[in-house]
Amino acid sequence: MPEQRDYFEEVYEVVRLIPKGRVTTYGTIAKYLSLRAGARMVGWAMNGCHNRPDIPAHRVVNSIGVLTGKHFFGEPNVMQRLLEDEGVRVENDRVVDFKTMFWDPMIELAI
DNA sequence: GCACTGACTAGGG
DNA sequence: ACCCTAGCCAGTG
Repeated sequence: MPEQRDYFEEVYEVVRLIPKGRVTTYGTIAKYLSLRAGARMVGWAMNGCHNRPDIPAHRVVNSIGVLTGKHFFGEPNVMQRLLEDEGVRVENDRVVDFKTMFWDPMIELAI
């Protein structure tokens, strides 16, 4: 079965659905897709998203709203700038009012 | 084939 | 409130 690598595409698809100005977490995506793999694999999937320019990876943060993947955007402040450009305030590498900016596919997409 | 690492998370001390 | 540990799966040495 070609399911081994297809969850990469599923992750990308969910990330693409994140509305502008909202953020979500690796664990949430993993849970939404019911991935046997954990949140780590979602992060690993994002590692391969450089081939897909239409993936807003900057809208994916860790469970407490910290921009853990900012170092993978070339310059350290690129991820923060992308978020703030969308109206997401970032302070000290952490999303301000993360609870409000949080986007949950379980709820928003109403599975 | 074993051990370590990592864009993670939750739980315990 | 902070530090550490244990699960988790794929890639790399």
